[in-house]
Amino acid sequence: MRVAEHAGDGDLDTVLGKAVALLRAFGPEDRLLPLAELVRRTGLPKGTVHRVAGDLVHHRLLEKTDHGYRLAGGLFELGMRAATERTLLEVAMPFLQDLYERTHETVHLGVRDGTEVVYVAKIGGHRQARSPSRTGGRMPMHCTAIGKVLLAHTKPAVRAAVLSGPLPRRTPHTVVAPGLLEQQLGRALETGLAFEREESTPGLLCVAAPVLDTDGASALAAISVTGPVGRFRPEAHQNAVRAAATALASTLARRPGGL
Amino acid sequence: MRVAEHAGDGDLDTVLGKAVALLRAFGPEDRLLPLAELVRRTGLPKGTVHRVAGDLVHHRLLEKTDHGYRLAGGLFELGMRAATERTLLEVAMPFLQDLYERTHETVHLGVRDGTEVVYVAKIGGHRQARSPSRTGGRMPMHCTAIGKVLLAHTKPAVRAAVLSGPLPRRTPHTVVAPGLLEQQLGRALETGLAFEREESTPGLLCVAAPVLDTDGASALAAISVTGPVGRFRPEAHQNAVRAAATALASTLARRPGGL
DNA sequence: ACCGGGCGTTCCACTCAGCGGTACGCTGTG
DNA sequence: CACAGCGTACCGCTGAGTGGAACGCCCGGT
Repeated sequence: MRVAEHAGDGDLDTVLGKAVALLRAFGPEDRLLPLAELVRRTGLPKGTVHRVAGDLVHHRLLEKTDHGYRLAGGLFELGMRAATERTLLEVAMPFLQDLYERTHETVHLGVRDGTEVVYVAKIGGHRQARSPSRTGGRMPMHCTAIGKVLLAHTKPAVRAAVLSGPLPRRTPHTVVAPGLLEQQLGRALETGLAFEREESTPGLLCVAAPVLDTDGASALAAISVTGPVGRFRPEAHQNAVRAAATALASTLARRPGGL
Repeated sequence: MRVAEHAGDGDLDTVLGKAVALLRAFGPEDRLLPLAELVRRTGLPKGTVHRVAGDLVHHRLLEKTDHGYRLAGGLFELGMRAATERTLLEVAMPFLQDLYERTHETVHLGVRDGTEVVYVAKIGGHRQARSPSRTGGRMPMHCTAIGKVLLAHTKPAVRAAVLSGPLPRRTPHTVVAPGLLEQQLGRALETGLAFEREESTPGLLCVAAPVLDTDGASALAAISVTGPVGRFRPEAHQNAVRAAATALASTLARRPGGL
């Protein structure tokens, strides 16, 4: 039973709040959702859902088929205009490509939003390991390499917030002890690298490096390489990841107006 | 002077219409837009723009900075959940990567929407030619290889609509005679390939192939490789492009529920 | 075959969310 | 200094939006 993500602290009293609730009722893996399911997920009255969905269809944010609604291409187009993500993606693409060619493992670019990682890009080939990450998707920071490196290179308040909050266990390897995580973050800060050893997903290893801002201390983004246990050795790629992140950072630094 | 894209035939009488007008006031290259510019582009009263923008900020669809508003990451995240684009991107990625590695030129994945191409992916490296295409962006079909191949493999009504409408000249090489374009489309249909020779952008050449649907006739999408005049020879890559498109088509055909 | 549950669509009297003109303080420029 | 332009806040008014109810259709179970 999936309930729509908070449209914005429950304000289903406004048209916009309802529309956003409807859009956010679609999960990352959903294809078509019938009207009745949208009603269940939003808790809005049927007539309202029907009307707002119809309006969203009119505005090309939803698409209606015989079997239900789905998020429309107009939303994809709008989403790809988000200035920060768009720019980062465009500038980072060549570096991500190089890294992919060098490793032939899954390459990720991510940013921090609040206390989570948001993936801006995911590049993989035919032999990519099955990873639950998704462009535009989110993961916790404490159990992902990319998240740890972002956490290590961000404001202490954010770090404290994550360390003092729950560190949900996702696998038997997840580090759930704040002390242990803090040590990992310290090491990430020293070395400019973080590793992930089946902490978020069984069978997956990862190494990540920060894309530093012009202050040289905080991370704008991070780049990682992920591969499967057995074949993948994170240490073997750490220099390539670090080089890519450093090169991207310096390219971004040279841009007028920054990100 | 840029006016916001039609929110949906001018319905600025509704909250949703206004919100969408505001979001679509941001162009593909815009970074920050101050409130006054949003007022100018939408034609909405200042107080209304201020209020709706504030609501959109609240819902993480816009972001407010000292110097103006920009489309927010929440919109990027929503956009990346669009089912059709998301699926296509995910399934196509390995094929696009292979093609990039083989050519080291810019690789595009596009779909048809109405009488335009919408780019779903753009993959390029450090030496990529300067191309105006953009993920989530649109181009006319008549002067792009990817557009021509989509046009050749779609319903005759669409083809007729494009051929009977204006074929705007974008470069001295743009084909603006319907008869000539029709011949190119015929050839694209026979050969399963279309070429672009500086028709959309001076200095750019391109070859594209359709990703056919299970009916073997209509195109779900198309893949292209683009490079600069002088270095790039489209004919040299035509087999690789066709192979990638064919492989992708067959992978999509094997998916339960299709796209 | 019949029944009931669930689906999607439509309607309309009512109401409060949304509206935008106005006022104000601030900033930058000539 | 004056003025234009900016962004923010306010509030009486009203019509856009509401959602309960009704209806027809479909499907699965007995």
